[in-house]
Amino acid sequence: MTHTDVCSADIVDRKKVKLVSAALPADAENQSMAGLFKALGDPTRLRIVQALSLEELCVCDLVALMDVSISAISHQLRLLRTMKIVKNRKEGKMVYYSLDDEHINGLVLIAKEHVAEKQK
Amino acid sequence: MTHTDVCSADIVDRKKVKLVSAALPADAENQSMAGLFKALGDPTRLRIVQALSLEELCVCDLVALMDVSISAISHQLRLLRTMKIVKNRKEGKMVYYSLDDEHINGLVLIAKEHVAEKQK
DNA sequence: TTTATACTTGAGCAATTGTTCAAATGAGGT
DNA sequence: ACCTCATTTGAACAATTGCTCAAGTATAAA
Repeated sequence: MTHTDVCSADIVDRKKVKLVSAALPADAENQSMAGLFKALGDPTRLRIVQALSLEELCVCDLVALMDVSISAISHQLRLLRTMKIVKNRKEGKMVYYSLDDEHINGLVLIAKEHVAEKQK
Repeated sequence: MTHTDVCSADIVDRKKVKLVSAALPADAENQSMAGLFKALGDPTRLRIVQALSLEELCVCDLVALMDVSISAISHQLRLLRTMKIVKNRKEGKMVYYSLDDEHINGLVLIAKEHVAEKQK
């Protein structure tokens, strides 16, 4: 233990803590979920995701949409690919990206609502 | 422009790009949404949020649940508070935290589904 | 087989993040 | 008043991030 031990033992509501502890996901699952949120938690990537939720687009189109370098987009696309958020399809020289997941749209929609509501 | 100009102009599907561009949220909104996802994109914070989605808990209880220092939890709680994800209530020496938003649960649920599905 | 185009990749770097430590605040209890 | 306990805060630090630059594939056209 690094910190000065948890509060004086009998103030903490042990029963409550135990119940919650049992209900929480295992570390691996938690890590994965956090990974998904983190992937969406960058303005560039979130914009990419929203664009792809509307249309299948090539890297080139995405660059036109985003005002960052081709390289930067490509790096971000790779991350989104490994997170299984987007998928790609090759056609000649070009690579077309699209969403790989119906869930993502739901996430974006709820986030939009939250933001709209809380800024007031 | 820092990069070598966008692809050869007539290959990009200009109509598609224009439509998508118009449909994408303004920068400020995008930034806020990304902020929300980023807040949930850390294992410690995500665990806090999930715990609070089940029970109102004091900082002390959260520490017992999380295996990081009291200080770390407090720092993270502050971040979650400024993002309007959690709210707090003082009672004597103790501070009780709970979720400040119905949306958050929805986000966590969808993320859980995504992870469960994609790991297969 | 050159040349051009669309994209990817690795290295390097500044900026941001999450943590700990130490000190501060604030509310009760003695 | 003093002490203790629950929590907050600021500074410092290593680790991670997102970008750019330069060099690398890969496909297609000349």
